[in-house]
Amino acid sequence: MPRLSEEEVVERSSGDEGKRIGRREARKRATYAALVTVAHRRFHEDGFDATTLDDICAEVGISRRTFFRYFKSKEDLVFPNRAERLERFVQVLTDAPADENPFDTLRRATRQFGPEYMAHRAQLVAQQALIARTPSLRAREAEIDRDWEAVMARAIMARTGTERAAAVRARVIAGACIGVIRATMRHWFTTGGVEDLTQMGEDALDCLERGFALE
Amino acid sequence: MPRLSEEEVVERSSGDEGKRIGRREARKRATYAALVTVAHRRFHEDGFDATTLDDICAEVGISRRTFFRYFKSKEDLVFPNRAERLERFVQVLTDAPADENPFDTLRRATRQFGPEYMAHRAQLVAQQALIARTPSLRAREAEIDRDWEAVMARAIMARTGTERAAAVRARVIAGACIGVIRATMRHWFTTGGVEDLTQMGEDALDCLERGFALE
DNA sequence: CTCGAAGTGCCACCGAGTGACATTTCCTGT
DNA sequence: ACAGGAAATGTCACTCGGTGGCACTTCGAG
Repeated sequence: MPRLSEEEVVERSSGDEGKRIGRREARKRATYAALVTVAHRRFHEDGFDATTLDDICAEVGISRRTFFRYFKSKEDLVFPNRAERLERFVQVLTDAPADENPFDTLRRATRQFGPEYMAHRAQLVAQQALIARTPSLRAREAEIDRDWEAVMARAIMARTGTERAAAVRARVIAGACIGVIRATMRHWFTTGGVEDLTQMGEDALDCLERGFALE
Repeated sequence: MPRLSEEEVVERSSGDEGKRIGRREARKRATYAALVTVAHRRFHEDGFDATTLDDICAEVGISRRTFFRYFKSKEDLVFPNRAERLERFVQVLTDAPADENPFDTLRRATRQFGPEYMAHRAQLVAQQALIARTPSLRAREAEIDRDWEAVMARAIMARTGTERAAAVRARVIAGACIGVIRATMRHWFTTGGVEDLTQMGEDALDCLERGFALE
């Protein structure tokens, strides 16, 4: 018996460029989406810690054992597209011209991601409120920041080389960038996402590049 | 029966300015110290996750329930003096003259903490290796960084005011500072702690203040 | 239509962490 | 010195996230 409304299965072996989605794959995606949807609702209603995996699994209609074949941990429910977002960021970095300085590259990233965030501001603000009040989610977010910092440092080194001085400089720049970006986003979130995130991001990068010393 | 070699109890009501340590307090401190010592040894021998709280408690001679009256979590065993270190940092911040700029304040902090770190370099490098390979410890470390960033932002705001622009700037500067400090320390750790940490810290702060743009 | 594999459920288990309550241990006031 | 009481500890039972093993169902390919 189907646990959820089964969606139409794309006719198999029909279109040449069709996705060739069978029942199995469709069911998996439906389960994945249901997990994310149900979890987000209950997290926001009852809180992250107060919501049990058994609760979520019962509502979705799967066993807890099966849940862990979709997500490696409870926290991962809150950051579903983590890998994709990182991948897009890496793309921005690798697509950058070889002579572009790191701050300009990040400005381009800001102009790409900023508007997207502002478009989903309500959802993101709520999401961030949940993260901010849940220690284990803050920890997960920090881990994500570390990933971004690492790929950024690697990207800089790809241009400046990996000798001692250059490596230190690359890591320090990456740390500073992630630091100001995270601080900017936290401020944007806590003020309800009403300000211009793109502008704030570019301002922060300006400060980094030109120094905070200007009077 | 004593669980561990009981140390000499300071004669009660002896010296006027004696610490007035009774058996109870002495025993508590001995237990606390034993927990830290035993835990660190086993963490480094067997790894953090492979070491069970039951293992540690058995060796120290207490129940697991009692352990949680000394530490709020297993991770806290690795950061025993977290509160004290933060407190000292706050002191550096609050002791700063009202007209000192944030970077000079941090330079003073660097000159205070840097040499201490270099004095214990072997221990700290081993410690950091453990943290680096243990996700839950990395998470805890990130949380500590957040604390430092928060007190720094607050300290800056105490001087610049809390109006929108000043608040953003304070948070961004704090984020950048923690970012470069963390990056610097990670580099110092991964290179075995042989370089001059104080110098590297001051260099990083110079970059922040004057900007990374200099050719 | 059949065979194999992917997906799932069930069960037992582990380890971290908590609440309740009894028991021991030490400090303090007389 | 001794009694009363508070602090510290132990015991037990429990919750919840997470994992390993194995049987079973379901789907897809030939």
